[in-house]
This record gives sequence, structure tokens and C-alpha cells, in this order.
Amino acid sequence: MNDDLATRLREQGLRLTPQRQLILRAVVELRHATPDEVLAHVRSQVSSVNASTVYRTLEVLEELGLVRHTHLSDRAPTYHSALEHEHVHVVCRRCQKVRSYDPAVVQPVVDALAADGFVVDVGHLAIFGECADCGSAGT
Amino acid sequence: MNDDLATRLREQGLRLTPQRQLILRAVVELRHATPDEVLAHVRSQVSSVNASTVYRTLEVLEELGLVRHTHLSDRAPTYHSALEHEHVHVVCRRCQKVRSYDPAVVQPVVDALAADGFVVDVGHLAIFGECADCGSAGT
DNA sequence: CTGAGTGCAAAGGGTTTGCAACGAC
DNA sequence: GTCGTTGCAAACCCTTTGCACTCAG
Repeated sequence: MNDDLATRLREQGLRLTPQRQLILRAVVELRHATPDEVLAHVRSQVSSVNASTVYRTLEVLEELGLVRHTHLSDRAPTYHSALEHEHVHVVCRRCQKVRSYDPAVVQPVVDALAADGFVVDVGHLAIFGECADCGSAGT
Repeated sequence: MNDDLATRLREQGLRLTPQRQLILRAVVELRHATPDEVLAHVRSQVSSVNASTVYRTLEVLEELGLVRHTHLSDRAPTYHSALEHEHVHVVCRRCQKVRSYDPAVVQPVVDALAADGFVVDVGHLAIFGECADCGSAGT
């Protein structure tokens, strides 16, 4: 993963910095994290990394195809490693729990839209609703 | 629609105010609008309506089931009338164009998740990707 | 040694909140 | 008259930006 980073950065004439390594590592380790959480994680290891660096780096990493983001809440976006299997996020609005599903679950939709020439970005997809636990429990 | 508003407000012991009527009307008329756009629209008719009133009112209207919101961009949410047919939003990340689809297109997904007891909020769903126009045009 | 990358502080969008005045019922 | 609602201003969260300094290559 660090090799990927070095390689892809070099391809773009960009530089490998300790911050970029740490931030990528944080995203991988945290699995699903907001910029803020990434910042906290990185800071727990090395003090003095700046929030703006986190934002700028996440943007770079996303352009390099190393991380991805989705919106799992009405607030900050959530980043995850692009090296994981691609997955669809299913979010319970009541308990906030996030479940990952195999992209196969949305394949029919992808196919249906493909018929119109639309290419779905499956990794970005977040499906909201109410999970079994919350639904059965009533209001 | 105004009747709905009056009725539902009364049911909750809430009050019918001119602002609430104007804001609901704005959402209906604009079809897809951010809080900001709603504010601008309302102000074009009556001066002096406050942004916080718009936010508070949209929240109330959503609780009453009269409006709905989705996230069609990384910025402000988009509100629309809940009285329209429920629809799924398909958004092109490149040209930003938003297309509405019949919920039938996602029925297989809804069914698949229902098997796990998860109830999908179809109206909130936004599917991102690249549309035919942008895809064929190349990078 | 040069320019990409960083930290810092300030500004920016969007949203929320406390509070006094207002007005629907 | 009461209490839900509004306007206003300030605060808030999240993110972006300008700039001087730093350090990867």
C-alpha cells in the first residue's frame, strides 16, 4: 500500500511525504472515517499535523484512486481505502449503524441505468432506511 | 396542499403561519431546491423572511411528511414536495444533471435488503455516476 | 536548489442556537 | 393571554484559501 502510494505519486510528479503516508495509513486502519477522525488518528501518533493537510491529502489520495468517500450522514463525508473490495453502504437512519453489502445487491439497478448509458459509481452509493433492529422495536 | 399543511400542523398542536405556507409553496413550485433557493424564492414574494425560519420550517415540514430531502451534491441538501410521486435521483457527477427515475428501477435492491429486514428509504436515494452524454464525450 | 507540500490563521459556506419580540389560536 | 413562532445576531461545524516556511527530489 505504501508502494502504491509512492508509485502513484511519482507518476503524477507529486511527492511522498510522511503526512501522506500517515493519512493513507489512518484511512486504511480506521476503515470508515471522517476527515476529523483521520486527523485525530494521525495526531495520536505524530503531533502537529494540520487539518488542512488532511483535507488536501484526502483529495490527492482520492484523485490517485487510493481512497474513496461516501456520505453516510448529513454531516462530514466518510473515507475508506479503495483497496478494499468495493462495497455498498447501507445506513440505518435511526441507529446510524452502517452495513456493507456486496455490489451484487445493486447490480440490477446498475444494469437498468446502463441501458440508458449511465454508469453508476457503486462505491459512492449509500442507501438509507431503517434496519431490522430498529424497525421491529417500533418508534 | 394548504389544507394538508393546516391539518397536519393542527394535529401536532403547531401553528399555521404565513411563513410556513410560503415556504411549503416555494418547495412545491421550485421542485428541487436548497434552503437557500427556497429563501430567495420566498423573499422574492415577501421581503423579510429569515434563513433560520427556512431551516426550522423545512425541518417541521419534513416531520409532517410534507417535504423530503436528498443530497444531490456535496453541498446543501435539496428539498422537494412529498406529494410528488416518489422518485429516485440519478446524478451525473460530471455535468451535475439530475434525472428522476421511477422507484421500480431500485425495486430489486429494496427487495434484497427487505430480506434482511431493512426498509429502504427510496425517496432519499441518490445514485451518482456518469451519464451517457458525459461518458461518450470522453475525459 | 527549486517547487511541491505544510502549518497557520483567517475566511468561507451552510446550519444551529439563545433570546426577546411577535402573533396564532 | 399563552405559548408556539419569528427575526436577529452570534456561534457552530466543516472546509477552503493565502501566504510564508519547509523539505523531498
